[in-house]
Amino acid sequence: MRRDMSQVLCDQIAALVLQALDAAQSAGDLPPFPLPDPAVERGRHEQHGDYASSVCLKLAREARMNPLEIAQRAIAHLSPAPFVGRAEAVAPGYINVWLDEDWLTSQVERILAAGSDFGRLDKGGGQRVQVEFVSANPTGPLTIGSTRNAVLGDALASVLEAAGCQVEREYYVNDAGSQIRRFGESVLARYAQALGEAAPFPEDGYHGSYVLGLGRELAEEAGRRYLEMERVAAVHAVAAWAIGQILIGVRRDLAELGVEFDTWRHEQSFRAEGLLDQALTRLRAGGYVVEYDGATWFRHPDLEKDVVLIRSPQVIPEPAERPTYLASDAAYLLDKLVKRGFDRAIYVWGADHHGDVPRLKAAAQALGLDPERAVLVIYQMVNLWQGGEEVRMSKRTGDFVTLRELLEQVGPDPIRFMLLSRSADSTIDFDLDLAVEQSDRNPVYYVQYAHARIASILRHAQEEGWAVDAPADLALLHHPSELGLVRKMLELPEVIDLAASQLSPHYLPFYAQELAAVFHAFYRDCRVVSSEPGDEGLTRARLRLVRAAQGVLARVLALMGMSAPERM
RNA sequence: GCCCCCGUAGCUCAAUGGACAGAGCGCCAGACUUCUAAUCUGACGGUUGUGGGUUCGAGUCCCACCGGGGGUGCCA
Repeated sequence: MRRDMSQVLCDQIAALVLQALDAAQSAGDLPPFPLPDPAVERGRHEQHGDYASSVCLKLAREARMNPLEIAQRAIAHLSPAPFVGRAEAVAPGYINVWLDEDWLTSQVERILAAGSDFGRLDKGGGQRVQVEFVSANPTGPLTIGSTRNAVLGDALASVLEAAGCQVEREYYVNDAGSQIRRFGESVLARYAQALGEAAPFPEDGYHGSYVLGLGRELAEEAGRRYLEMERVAAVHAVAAWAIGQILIGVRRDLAELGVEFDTWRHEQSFRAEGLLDQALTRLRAGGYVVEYDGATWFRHPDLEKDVVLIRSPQVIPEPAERPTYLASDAAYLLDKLVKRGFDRAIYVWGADHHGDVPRLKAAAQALGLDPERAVLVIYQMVNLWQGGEEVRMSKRTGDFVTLRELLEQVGPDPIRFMLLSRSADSTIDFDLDLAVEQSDRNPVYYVQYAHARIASILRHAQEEGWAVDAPADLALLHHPSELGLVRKMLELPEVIDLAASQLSPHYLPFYAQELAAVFHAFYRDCRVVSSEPGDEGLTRARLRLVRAAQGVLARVLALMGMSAPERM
């Protein structure tokens, strides 16, 4: 796999600044102090340069000097670098750095050479990371909440891959426990009804219409076989069949959304491998297990209250259904971090599960694992709006909007873009009307349009007889809009770095919009394919430029799991 | 009651403790005989919920309150 060895520009500027401070100290221009965090960031205004460091402001106290003077003395020791055009010390003490314009334009070839690997970093160091996401119970179709989970987890995995981690995407199939039995009983009842039997529907059963469908399907497929079977065995068999059917649909819908998993880990399978027993043994050995009220409890100093691991037989009679989620989670931790040896296990959880975080962390600690290796990404809820009203959803009554319906009404690209465009901490109000709307009110198409527009330029160029891959003299690119486009393209590695380190893929759609915006501005200012005599060199250079921009747009769209259309 | 998330422009949202808090949409005024107008340019728009504190510097950190959402021992 080819890697972008220049890594992140921001880091290179930071290294230069630190080196300048160090040199100034050695020369006696600055008093001795430990080198701090260089605090380099993108300049927010043009006057602030491409990059700015506020490090001298932080140093003022320690060095007992005016921060501006620190900046001035440091800058005098700044060693030359090909990418630095100029650097200035500015009140109250910033070091502002402008990129060199010839270096900037030369980067177009580097971006083109990197191709779809542009922005690939080495920061992960090949660390093995598992991202476990969606993991919705296989008792019904995916809802919009699970869709946010899917979009977030998949983009997170992509970004971590780009940052240099070895990533595995996993779906945890919770196919054991009392909910599964209840689901099996519900399907069995609908199945019996489909065969004309008056079967009672279980209390707290699954009322969704899809359960009716499953019952009818099973009746056609299996005839009266399950009616003649002993009930417990029938429930078991029907549940297994129904889970299989649900998972087929889940897998199909996720694939249509562009989400594919490397592994589907079934709770029953790691139980069968003895991991549940191993986990309980470890917890017992550590003295974290107590027994009372007929149940087995997890007790940990970090937790205010004991948590049930194995339910009491008075509450749930069947042994196979007595372990709680926490017991399975503990076993699963062993699976992830010990048996399969991931360095980090990332969990993508909805806010309705945030209360379980301390328990999982405590369990990890109690199992003798570093709790830091279990990383929780919590996202807030999604509310659906249509016709100016909130669409109330209830899984219990089976009244909810599914991913399938969203795919049919909206399509995968707007779903992904809209659900990715907010930080995980923000609740999303998903406006169905807006998502469906194909207009400039919908930012999804803005980014894709930039890509399609470039494709159109390249088609036009070829029709005019230009070789779009011909070498060019990039030094001919001088226009502010040309340079702005290159600057923005070079930000991608930083965006990937930021999104990966903060586990926040929502930076991607914001960046994608910015990149599209600078391209559209370039399009306005600079004609690519010129028929003017004497413009041949510039045309060739601009063809290189737009081809690079197309590649970067395609790259960021791919990271978001979206398509990059050639025409719109 | 306690725990978690949110409160920023009319609306939807950004902002790794740093400079004058930014985008998109909406509204208003403009730009297509030229590679796609799903585009672009400009204007308007703010006491960052309230009150304290920490800091050279706070939308960001701490405390208290107000408002919205989520959770809170044998549901998942």
